[in-house]
Amino acid sequence: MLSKKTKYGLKALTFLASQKGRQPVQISEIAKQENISRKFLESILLTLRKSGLLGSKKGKGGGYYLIKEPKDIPMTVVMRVLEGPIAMVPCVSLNFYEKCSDCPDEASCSVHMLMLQVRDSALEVYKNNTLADLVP
Amino acid sequence: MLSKKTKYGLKALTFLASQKGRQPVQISEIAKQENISRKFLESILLTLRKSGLLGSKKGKGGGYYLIKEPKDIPMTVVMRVLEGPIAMVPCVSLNFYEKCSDCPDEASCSVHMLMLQVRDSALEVYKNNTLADLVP
DNA sequence: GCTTAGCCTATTAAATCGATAGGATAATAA
DNA sequence: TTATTATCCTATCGATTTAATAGGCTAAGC
Repeated sequence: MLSKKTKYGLKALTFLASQKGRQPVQISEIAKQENISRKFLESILLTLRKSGLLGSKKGKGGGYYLIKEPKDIPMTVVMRVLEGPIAMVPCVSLNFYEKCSDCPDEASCSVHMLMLQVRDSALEVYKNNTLADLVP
Repeated sequence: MLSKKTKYGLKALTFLASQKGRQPVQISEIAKQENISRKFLESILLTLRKSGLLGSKKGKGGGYYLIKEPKDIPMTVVMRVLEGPIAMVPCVSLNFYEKCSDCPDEASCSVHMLMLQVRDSALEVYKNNTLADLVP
């Protein structure tokens, strides 16, 4: 299940991408437009900024803005920042690999086999979409 | 992330599918072979039985067995029983649909749009695999 | 009628999630 | 310089979910 963090993060990013210029938009403005808790959204935007996707400006006229053009932001990046691994199981994760403590042999593990396919198919979708594709 | 319940369930089903005949196999036997907590596995097998995938036999010589042939068990069914919705968000779920409380319009929702693609790609994988395909 | 092995419900410890609180910091305007 | 504005940051909290365990009940077989 997609976390609310990811859901809200995607909505916020899409909202920013749909703005005319790249002027800063206040948290409250985004929260209001997208029906998101102001404080919760704040923490999400913070992680998006720390990950390098967003820039911010303090004080009057401040807010958050996209650093790159939406078409240059692949969903693989966004999803990994917000949701973490794309794989459903650490042993098939490209960026967050971890060996299973049970499971003596990955090559012959049915879960591994199936989840590899699922990861690849999800990856395919995320690779084929940039933030620009999410703007209606 | 895949729950341990699903992971263990998949391993147990694969183990049963790999058996020669369709003789009942004891919980303890499966638990031992697959490194799964005996009691936890018991509860998982119970839900698999209630869902109609497994049959069971009590008393001496008892255990669990597959009701159908592995090749006749699509992974869509297995995953929905064990993990629940295949969709990452209820508003794109075929079998567990639910409207989002936020989000005034699904058609123009970026999350909806993206997650529809992800669901379809996952569904494609699960449709193309039966339990038989998981046996090494 | 004893043993075996699944049936079933309840409970619990830990982790995660969604949300909130509140002061610190920096940028702008008066 | 000072007031205002809006982000920065850390800490906490309640609710839910997850993984696992406990323990008695029921039915099948010998």
